[in-house]
Amino acid sequence: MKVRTRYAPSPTGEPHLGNIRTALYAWLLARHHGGTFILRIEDTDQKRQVGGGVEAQMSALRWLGLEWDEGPDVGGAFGPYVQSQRLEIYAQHADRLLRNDHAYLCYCSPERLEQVRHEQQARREPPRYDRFCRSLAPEQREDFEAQGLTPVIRFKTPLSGETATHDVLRGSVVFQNDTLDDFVLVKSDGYPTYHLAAIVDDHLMEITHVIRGEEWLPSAPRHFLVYRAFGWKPPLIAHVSRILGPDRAKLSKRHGAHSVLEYREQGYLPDAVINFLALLGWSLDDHTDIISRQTLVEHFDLKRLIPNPAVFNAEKLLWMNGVYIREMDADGLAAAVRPYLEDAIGGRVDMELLGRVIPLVRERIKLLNEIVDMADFFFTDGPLAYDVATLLGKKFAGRLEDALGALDRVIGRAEAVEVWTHEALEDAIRPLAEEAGVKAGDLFGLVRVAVTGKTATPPLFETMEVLGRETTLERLRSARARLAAAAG
RNA sequence: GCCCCCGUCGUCUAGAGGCCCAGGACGCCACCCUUUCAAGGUGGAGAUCGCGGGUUCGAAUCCCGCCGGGGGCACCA
Repeated sequence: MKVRTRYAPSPTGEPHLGNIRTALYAWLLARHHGGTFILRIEDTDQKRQVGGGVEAQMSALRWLGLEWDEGPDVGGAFGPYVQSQRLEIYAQHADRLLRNDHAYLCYCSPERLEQVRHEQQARREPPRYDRFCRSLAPEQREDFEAQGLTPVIRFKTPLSGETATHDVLRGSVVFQNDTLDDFVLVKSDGYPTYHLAAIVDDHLMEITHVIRGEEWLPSAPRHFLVYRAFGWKPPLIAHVSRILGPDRAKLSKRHGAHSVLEYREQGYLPDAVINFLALLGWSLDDHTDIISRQTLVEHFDLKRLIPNPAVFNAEKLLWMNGVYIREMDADGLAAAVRPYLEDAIGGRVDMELLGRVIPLVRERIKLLNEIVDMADFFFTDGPLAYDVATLLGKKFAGRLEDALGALDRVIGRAEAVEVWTHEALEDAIRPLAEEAGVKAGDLFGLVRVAVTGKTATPPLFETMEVLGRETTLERLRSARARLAAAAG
């Protein structure tokens, strides 16, 4: 059997990590079996349409490399792939249920439904539709029609017995039918609800495996009943658990980014996000954490999915991103990091220079955007922004004259360096520490701030080498001048 | 209120009766390396396997009860 899976977002906003994880599992399953991955847009709620929602979903998938084989933009043999374009199909299927006596027209107003719910709650009963229209006399119906009321179509849920659903992660989950109510299949605006549209589409599109959020588990019996009413065989359904915030509540903005697109902006790598998300509820074995996309595709298996909710561990994602950054080749990393740099300095970056900077920063950044903090001074002209206190640091605090003297000697030695390499620079400058009676690290700290404006940087002499003779000397002299000015 | 799901180190997880007085990873601590920051190396702390009963020679693993957490109960998905 050919495996066909789908990611079926409703375009009400940008996709969050939970959404994308279901997309990832669906994609992995399809790719693992050489099957088909489908993108379907579930836009059946006219009130919740958000502009750009579809584009946001697509760009998230594209960024992560979860390419789809059939979908709104690429088409396919089972289209259209946008539910609002399939209204005719749902209407026909709703009609079929009506004729089979599996559904009925309901004329109850929202006000009446609201009232019924209120009364039930007052009586401490579960709020459910009271089935008022389930057995309407023909003349009553004509009366409602005459009043110009537009009905909804409701499913005729069995009043007794039980419905067994099957979930890939949990096995059989049984529901008593008397705890279910007659849910709406088609709204009064003619649009289907999820309970009709998703079932019809999954069947018509020959979906073999449905991967969706756990929040759907309570409505699974409805879906099984609809499949049965149509005489269809349900696909295998896997309800994936939720991703929780550190407080075990719903993941929200406070816990980092909400949209996966924000992770892209911050400089997370697609492979790292994929790897991390895959491991939230799935495992390869008992010891592997870094797993390539290819390995994921080769070994992904529904059997290793677990049903318990996972708390989002932002530190681990960050660590993993660092691992992937360190594994990137130099050109790739340079290209990835470039936009962040150009954005920060407001101009074009010299790629030849960047190429020499990369080896210095690669193992010092965990996020692409950290390139700015770590290396912007390589790309800026003009005076660096730091104050004298930072320049002096702890060791030279209150010892302006000593610092001035030390800097003078550093400048002298640096000027005398013939071949501008980090080895030559270190050979020239390191001995100065002993001569000046300070620890090498303290002297280097002074020079570091002078040359970079920062206290945490890549190794000093390599930095000076890449910066070049001219810039380095200019910055050293500038620092000297500031000290002299401070000394009066 | 009713229905459903879940419950192993702080977190992600391995574990499908003896290999587990519970393994790996992130984070944390210490030491090593070291010019800062990282990266790397070594070692360490950290879980009475939610609790209580069973079953069994033997249970994290099977059964029952309880507790805790989460989700659902729309003309939203």
